[in-house]
Amino acid sequence: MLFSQFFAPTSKDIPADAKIASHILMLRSGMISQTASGIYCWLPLAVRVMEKITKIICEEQDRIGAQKVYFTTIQPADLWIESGRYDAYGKEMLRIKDRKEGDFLYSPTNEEQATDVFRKYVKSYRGMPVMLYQIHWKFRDEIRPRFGVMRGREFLMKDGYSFDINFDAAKETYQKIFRSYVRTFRRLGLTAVPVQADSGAIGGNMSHEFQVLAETGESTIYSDKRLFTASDEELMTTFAVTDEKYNPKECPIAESDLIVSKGIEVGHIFYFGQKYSKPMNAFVLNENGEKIYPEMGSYGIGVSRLIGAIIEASHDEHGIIWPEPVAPFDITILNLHTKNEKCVETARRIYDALSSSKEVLYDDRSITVGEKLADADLIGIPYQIIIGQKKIENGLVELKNRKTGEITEMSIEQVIARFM
RNA sequence: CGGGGUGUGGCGCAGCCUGGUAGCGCGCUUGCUUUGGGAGCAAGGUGUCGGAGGUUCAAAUCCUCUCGCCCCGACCA
Repeated sequence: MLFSQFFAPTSKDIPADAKIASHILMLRSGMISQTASGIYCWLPLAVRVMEKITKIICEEQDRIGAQKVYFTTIQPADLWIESGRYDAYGKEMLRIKDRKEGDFLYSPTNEEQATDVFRKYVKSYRGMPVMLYQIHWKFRDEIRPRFGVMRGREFLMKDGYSFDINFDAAKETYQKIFRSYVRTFRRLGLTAVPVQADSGAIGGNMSHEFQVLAETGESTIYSDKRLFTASDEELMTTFAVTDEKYNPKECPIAESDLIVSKGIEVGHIFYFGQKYSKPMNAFVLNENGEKIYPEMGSYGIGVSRLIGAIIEASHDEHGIIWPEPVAPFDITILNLHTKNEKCVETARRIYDALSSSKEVLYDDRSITVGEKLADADLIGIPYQIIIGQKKIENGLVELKNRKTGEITEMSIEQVIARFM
């Protein structure tokens, strides 16, 4: 991709509205554009990151047998009246009427719909278990949207729903999802701490949040220092709780091991049994021909919020530092001297060589050197190949590691070989 | 929803108190000169002063109503 043709409106100006690093950097790097409070347009750079994240999530969902669907963003109110949540959900739910004055809503979550799809088609225990997920837009009319995409009203979320024949099977599913989440966040380049949590409006009694530890987090996490050296299996036992659940007298964490920190909630998993299957009359017949109400759970990952969380966890005073798995491009080539034929020729040659196997952003713009270097640091692509007229006279280019800042001089052949 | 702010060119702001031809910086356009950390010179374009009423000879400025946005708190992926 040529930067001159890439729609990434970067800016050195700090927008007055943005207060935290991720919000400022997303605006400055041209990733998002606010259209209303808590509602953002997602520009190409952000979309590339989003697609990297969703790809990893899909692969991990697939691995545990969850199947991708698309539920709808608009749902009829009837489903929610049936589950009893239409009134319970309150003003957070955006309610709409169609032309016939019918009551609809913009999905804040899809438990009812998942249950509805299940009950229509699954009539026997033989058709179970079922695990469906989607990655789709949600709307929650938050009392106070803030922190850019971290608490938006419209947001992209991966939400999964499981249906099991009995409690033991549901518990097994829950644990499978738990492990899958640990793995998913790790692949995204994040340390996400699983904490025992309240299950909120969705209800139930087996629930974990996954929190990325960051100064700007909205939750307070009380964790055991042993958490950070625990194995995946050990993580299942409680090492951390949120402030709602923290009670010094009952807490399983010894005071001497206690670490208090702020966290950004990027995932939340629930087991809630028959909370929806019963009122919505979603049942199957077991091997004795008896009615069984499935044991359900739901499992969320805040995809758009993750982008903000990753930036909170990985940036410096110059800009974003993308973890390689989610970076919008693998490599950026900076031609510092666009009027120097040798530089142009070299940049082009490296670009052509690497583009076959890597995602490369070639900054071919005729702008000043400072601007070009500053933009590259701001956008935060992991590797910068810098081509300047002095070095190229000796056949050398520079490879800069965005994270460490380390710059290595090498020949054109070497830099190509480095990434092949 | 309570408390506090704010709305003036694409962005950041001044002007408002004390009414009198709407201004600055950045960005943008053109040309020349530059080119290793957001350049220099010159020329140029950019506004219903958030909206609606009102007061006045005259309103960005005063009054009333209204809408948007931001920050602090209680809820949530």
